[in-house]
Formats: sequence, structure tokens, C-alpha cells
Amino acid sequence: MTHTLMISEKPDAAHKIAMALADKNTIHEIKINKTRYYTFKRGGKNYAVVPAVGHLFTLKNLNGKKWTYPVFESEWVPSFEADKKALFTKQYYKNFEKMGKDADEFIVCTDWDTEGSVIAYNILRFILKRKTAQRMFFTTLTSEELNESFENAKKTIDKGMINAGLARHRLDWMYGVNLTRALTLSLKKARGGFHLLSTGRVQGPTLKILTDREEEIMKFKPEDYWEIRIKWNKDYDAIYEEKRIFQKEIMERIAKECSKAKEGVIKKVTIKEVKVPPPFPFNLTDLQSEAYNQFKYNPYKTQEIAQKLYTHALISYPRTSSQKLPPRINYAKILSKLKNQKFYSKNCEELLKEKNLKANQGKKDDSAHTAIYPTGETPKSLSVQEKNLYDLIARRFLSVFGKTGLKESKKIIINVNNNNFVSHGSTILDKGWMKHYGKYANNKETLLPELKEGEKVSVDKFETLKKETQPPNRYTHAGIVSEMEKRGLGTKGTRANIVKTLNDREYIREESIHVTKLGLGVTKALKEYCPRIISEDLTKRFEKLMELISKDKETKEEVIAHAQDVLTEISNEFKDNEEKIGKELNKSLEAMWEEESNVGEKAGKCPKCGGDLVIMYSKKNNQEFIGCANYPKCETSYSLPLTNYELTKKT
DNA sequence: GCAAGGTC
Repeated sequence: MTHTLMISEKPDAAHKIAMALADKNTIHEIKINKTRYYTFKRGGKNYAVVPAVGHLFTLKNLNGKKWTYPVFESEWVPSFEADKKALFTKQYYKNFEKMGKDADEFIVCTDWDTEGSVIAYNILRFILKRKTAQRMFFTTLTSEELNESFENAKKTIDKGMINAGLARHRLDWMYGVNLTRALTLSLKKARGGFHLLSTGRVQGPTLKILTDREEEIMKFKPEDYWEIRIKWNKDYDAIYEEKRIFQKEIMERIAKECSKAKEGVIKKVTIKEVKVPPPFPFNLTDLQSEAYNQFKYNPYKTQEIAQKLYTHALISYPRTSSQKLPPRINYAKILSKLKNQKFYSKNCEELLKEKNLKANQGKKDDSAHTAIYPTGETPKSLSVQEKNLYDLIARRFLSVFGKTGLKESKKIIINVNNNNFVSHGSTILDKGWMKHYGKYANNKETLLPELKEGEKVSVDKFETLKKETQPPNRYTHAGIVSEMEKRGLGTKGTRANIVKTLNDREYIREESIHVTKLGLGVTKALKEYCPRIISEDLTKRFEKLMELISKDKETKEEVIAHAQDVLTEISNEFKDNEEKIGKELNKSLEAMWEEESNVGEKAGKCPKCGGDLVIMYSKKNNQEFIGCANYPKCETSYSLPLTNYELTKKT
């Protein structure tokens, strides 16, 4: 019996497609090794919708394992063959093999974008041995749209989009692999050992942004200034109207005039009502920021937890850039379900009283997904982190339907001997949506008494505080992910991973990001020998080229050939200077280790002789250890976990 | 032991 094979991008989408298109009671779910696909009937015909899990193929070097550069020949191979971590994709691959056998018609129903097109194209040509197929075009997975796009499926796949996607893969591969090798092999030349130094179209500019900030901070010269504060009517703080006073004479004059003062006069009271509109529903980047603010989870962690919540069917698809919740997700139904969880029941009841539930929405959209929302299913046995993130998502969802909050802000100017001091107060008049957001809302109030202009107040304390101007803030992981989004670097699903890669490479450290000497060194080398890889423009150039290719105004072969010329030239430049570049990079590497070395630090008392235990370095073993300062009289020693530089391989 | 992009 033959069937039509439908190629989907992911399991969840395959399920929705089958549900939307199947005639009543004709769906079968086939489960194999943690994968599933669906067969169904429609109008008497048989269909199978089989999902991929994103890309099932990856580019692999054709020239074997030896690291040389430049290399340009690559081929698509099944991901499970290239990478052990991708072994789970093998069953998905096999499902296509199996269901391809009796298929006589083929329909592509992956996401309508370049990556979705490439995912399906590789499955078609490499597993199913087909040149083309029909193509469904939809932007949401609603039943109506799926049915319509099924009925009006295009006769062929979109070659333009596929070629643009294939070119993007090749370009990223060529730039990334060759420049990574150029850096790594230069370093190897200088030190003998292998130490991976990577870069790429997104890694390069991201590290550059962080490096620029690091350099601003290094260059920063703090300036002294004074802050002058008083306490009035015992409890209330006020600050001198000019918050930062840089001239000592001015500070001294004010001190002379005010430090002995016992009272002041209310000069002006300004009261304003401030509306606080409900927040937008979460897209992935916004969720990553807020999860950092609330729980200090880094974006990578947040993405991991969100993925778990999604696979447990507790939240909608998390890899989205949308800040919109269309009514078709059925607000009331979700709220009714959420009501079963006691933490939310009151909030849900209140919101459900509203006849016309309206979700506050942001501008950002996504071609295939809505903003993140809870499905309403009651979670069972979540970890603390999962519970936290779920609660944040659920409360954000509730808040989106809440009323605008109202705050009163009050500004009081107090005159003390002709000097003005300012107090700011803030009270919440109407919590509005904030009661749904609960502890995540900024509910801080600063109360100020009711006072009229001309009234006298006591001045109870006067102080001058010497301070320093601060350097610009460091990026947090969540902060750099947002910055990448703003600048169009990476995609919603990859940004957190790329920041993690920079961290794994030891270019950056800590939650409040410090760029290491190694990170600075890599950026410096690239700035000199390949500035285009640390420039944000490369992404924009690629995007333009992809558009030209998809419109057939340029061929992917031409584009790739050109990139090959450029990279050949860059490679030659690198090779001519390999020794010099390697020495510089090695200096950076060793400076980083030196800076982070613990050698010489005390580590307690020796239990045998009572002498000091000290962290030492063993040249013989090439690693740090704890030894007794009385060596060789006392031979007490303990090993330490290996630090980074001890892990450098000698090859 | 390399990229960036999908997805579990």
C-alpha cells in the first residue's frame, strides 16, 4: 500500500499537522526508540508525516582529519555519523528511510525559512533520493492554516531559498573552520601543544563587543566626586540637587552653609501619577533576561530548563522571538486549566471574570511561533529551577491580561539655607497587573509624608560622601545575549550557545563578563589579520548575498568561489606571519594562566609538622599541588584538581 | 579537539 510522505521539521509540528489534516479517527502514532511519527487518512488516501529533529545532516571536511588550512571541500554527512552527541538523530533518519520505501508522493512541511528548506532538501536528496517535492507554506500551526496550505501546496520546493541556505552553511563553515585552524595552528607553532582557539561569523563580533567593553573599563580613570545627603524629619533621606559634585570648594561651601542647620523649608512638592502598563509576553530573549534578573540563571541554563518544560508539555515552544499571543491559543481555556494550581487560582478567577480578555503584546514577531505561554497542564515533580522558571512564565502570562497599574511619584524639594535637597517617593495606587506578577513585580515603595510648600522640617543629619565615578558596566550573559539580538548576531536558538562557547574557550569568565588575556589576544590577532571576522558587517553581507541567491541574481557557486578567494588571501597572510601571531597568542595564553595561578597561596596548616601548607607548582607533573613549606624536612603533599593550563595537550 | 544553524 502506498502513501504520501510528509517531511516535518520537528516532532511537535508533525503531531499538529497530522491532527489538523487527518479524517476522523484515522491517526496512528508510531513510536520507535523515543521517536514518533504519524500515519492518517484523508479523503481515502494514506499519509505519513515524519518529523526530523532540526538538521539531520552536517557539513564535514572532505580532506580527512589532518588540520591544515585553507580547506574548502566539505560534504553533507548524517549528523549521527559526524558527532557522537547527535546519535539520537539516527532513529529519525531511519524513520524517513523506512517510510520512504512505499511513498509515491512527497510533501515538504518544514518551517518556511532557509533552514527549514535545507533540512527538508537534505532529507529528500540523501535519504529519499528525490529531486523535488510539493511544498506547504504556513506560518502558524493552526488547523485552518495547515488545511489551507495543504490544499494549496506549491508544486515544487523553493530552490532559491534552498540555495541561499546551502550557501550560508558553506560560508559559515569556510570562515569558521579556516580561521579557527589558522589561530590554533599559529599557537601550536609557538608552544608545541594543542590548544583550541576558535572564531566564526558570530563568535568573532560577539567577542569583539565584549573586548571593547573590557578595554573601556581598563582605560577608565575614576574621578572623585562628593555626594551630599541629609536626613529630615528623622526618617527621610534627601540628596543635594546636583547629585555629583566634582569641585571640592563647592562641597565645602555647601557643608559650611548646611552642616549646622537644624531646619529646612519645603520649597516645592510635585506629585505625578504614573501609569505602569502590563509587560509583554515572553519571547526567548526576554525570558532569558528576566530569569537572570529574578534567579540569576544564565541564558544557556534558562534555555535548557525551558526546553524541559516544553517537552513535558507545560509550556509552548520556547525558541521564539514573538512577543505576541493571538486569541486562537484560547486564553480562557488556559486560565481555566491554570486555575487548578492553587498558587494561581485566585488570579485566574479574577481574570476569567473579564469577558473580553485582551493580551498585551509587543512588536517583535516570529514567522512560526507565538510568545511563550503555559499550556495550563499541572506540573508534577519539578526541580527547584524548573519550578522557578515555570512560575515566572505562568505569572508573566497572567500579567499580560492584567490592568494597567498606577503609581504615584512624589518629589519634594527642601531648602536648607538656600541649598536645595531632593527626596523622591513612590507609592502604588493600584497594583493592576502587578498582583498577578507577584514577587517578580517591582513593588518597592518609598513613602514620603504629606507636606505643603512653606512648611518647616527638621534637619537631623548632614553628610558628605566621597565617591568615585564608576567604569561602564560589564555585560552579564543575559545582557550580551540581548545585545546580540539587537545587533542581529546569531539567532534566538544559538546565542546562548555561542556565549557558552566563548566561555568554554576561556575567552571570557564569570557571570559578570570579564574578557581574559587570551580573549583580548585573540581579538587583537584577528583585528590585525582578519578584521572582517570580528565585524558585525559580515553577517549583514551574508544576508544580502543570501537574498541575491534566493532571487537568482547571483549563484551560490559564484558567492562561494569569491569567499574562497578571500579566504585564500587571508590564509596566506596568516601563514606568512604564523610565527609572530603564534608568539603573541602564546603570550596571551600564559599571561592568563599567570594571572589565574594560585601558586604561593596558603592552604592551611600541615597536620604532620604544623608548618604552612602552600600551593606549589610541580614542573615534573606540570600541575599545581599542595605541599608543606617545610619540604624537604616534611613531605606532606596533596593533589589538586587539574586547572586549565594543565589540561593543554602535548601533541 | 574547528562554524552556525536547526532540535531533543
